[in-house]
Amino acid sequence: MALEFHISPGSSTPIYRQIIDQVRKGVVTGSWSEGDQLPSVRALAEQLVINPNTVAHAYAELVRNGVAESKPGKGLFVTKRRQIFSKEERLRRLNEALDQFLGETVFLDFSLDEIQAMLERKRSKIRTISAGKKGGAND
Amino acid sequence: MALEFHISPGSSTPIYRQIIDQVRKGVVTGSWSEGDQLPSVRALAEQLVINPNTVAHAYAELVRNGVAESKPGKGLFVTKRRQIFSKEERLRRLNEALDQFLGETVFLDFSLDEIQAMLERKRSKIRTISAGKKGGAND
Amino acid sequence: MALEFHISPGSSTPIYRQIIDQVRKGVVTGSWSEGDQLPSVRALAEQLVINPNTVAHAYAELVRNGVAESKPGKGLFVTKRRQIFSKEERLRRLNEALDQFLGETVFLDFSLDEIQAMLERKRSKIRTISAGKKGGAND
Amino acid sequence: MALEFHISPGSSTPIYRQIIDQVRKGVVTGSWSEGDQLPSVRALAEQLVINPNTVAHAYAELVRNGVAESKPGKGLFVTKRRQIFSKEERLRRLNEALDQFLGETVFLDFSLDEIQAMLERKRSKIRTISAGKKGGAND
DNA sequence: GTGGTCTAGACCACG
DNA sequence: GTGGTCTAGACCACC
Repeated sequence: MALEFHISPGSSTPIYRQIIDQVRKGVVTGSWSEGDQLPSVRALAEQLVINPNTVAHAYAELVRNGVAESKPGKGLFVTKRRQIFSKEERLRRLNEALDQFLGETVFLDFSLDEIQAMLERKRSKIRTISAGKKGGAND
Repeated sequence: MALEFHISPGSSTPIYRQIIDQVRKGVVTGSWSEGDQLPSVRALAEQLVINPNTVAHAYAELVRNGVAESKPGKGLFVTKRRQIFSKEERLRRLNEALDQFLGETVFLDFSLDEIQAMLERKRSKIRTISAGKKGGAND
Repeated sequence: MALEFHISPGSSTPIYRQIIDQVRKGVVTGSWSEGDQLPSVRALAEQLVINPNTVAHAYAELVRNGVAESKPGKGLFVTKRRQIFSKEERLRRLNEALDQFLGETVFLDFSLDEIQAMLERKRSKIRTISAGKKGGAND
Repeated sequence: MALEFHISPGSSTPIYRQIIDQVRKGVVTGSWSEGDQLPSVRALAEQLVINPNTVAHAYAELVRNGVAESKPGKGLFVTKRRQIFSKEERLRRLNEALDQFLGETVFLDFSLDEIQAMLERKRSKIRTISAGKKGGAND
């Protein structure tokens, strides 16, 4: 299972919060399963090009909240999860997110092509990161 | 031009923002044209069963953003469409909206193709009318 | 950076607008720089002896206009200066402001030279710092 | 002297303001001279097909500003301009108008030259109108 | 503690 | 009747 992360460093929501939210969501949706190992603090920090402290901060809270647990000397692992989203639920959420996205951007006068190009570019970055390459994860 | 307003009071997006988005969408798609009068603050508040101040809040932002214009004592009217934001700002906003969208959907495990197909379908429903003088986005 | 706020409650310009203008002026003149924290909503409201909502109203518009940014739970901070408006929009606003100014002063019988001299004197006091990347106005 | 009024009921500037501005402009440009009588409230309201209250409102402000004066039982007459405000009062008003103007435009990133050029252009239009009269009241 | 949103109700300016 | 502003007080999310 590819562990995909996407953060926006420029956002007003703290980076560590973005990490937490994505891990939580990944667990809830079944993208990540019980027992899956999270990337190491240093690895993830390197991938996202952020401070390891930020990752550590996020991981600490995940442990505090019981989403993950630390096996000393081995790493961080996802704890028993509660529920997974059905196909319908996932579609509903995608639909909702798209509606919100369009609502915020229609008046910006971008063409569908421009938007799709930008979306593709961003997605390709995510793929690059989750493919495990170490060199090319630049922004 | 009577146009239906719909709000979801339980949504995470504030009510006043939902109103704004609907008006902007209506303007972009041509449901509302220059000179059309928006429903009065009190009327819309009554219709949506919300506080008039919430509607006023939304209307004030529409005026600030150049979407509508107030004729004192008469009401709010849709203005001639124009793009008030610089190219840079528009790109920044698109970028931000895309980041948020991705943050909320990466964990849903949809492929780029699936998302783009859905995006295309939604866009085709709202035939976008550009604000640019020559049919293109201006700055 | 402590910066004094002054409002005239009796003025025709709304209080929240006076706050906005003072912050913007402070940013333009360099009294406030990127990253500086604005006084809290409640603190400023107490200082000016006005309702916190009025301050919140002003702050919300500063955020919408990209002058400040909210860090959840921490406060409001001045953002990196940028020009969000298109050249067209900025000209439109300048034109509007000039019309209003002339409407209020033509009957005062000042010569163009007198007015320009006074304008120059005032401008020189607030050494304007451009938001443009290359020192000029951008769009 | 034909006292012609033109108002645009559809404009976003209030009708009473349009009336005030036209009288002021008329006085400044010499279209109206000291001692000229303004149309009665009821006559003007009838002519413009607007509410008499609106005209009364405008006239009241003209009197407050010293542009016109009421001779009870006779009507409203254009005052002698020069004796309206003291030098100090005129300076105070100019100062205030300039402050408001700068507050609204500093963040637009226009240079002093650009502003002064635009100001000059606008003023020259006024001069063109008032030319041919007994010269030199302004500029 | 911070800001963000919403409700309730008031007063003003304008027509 | 219209919108614009302000006050008062409430609840929320986030830190």
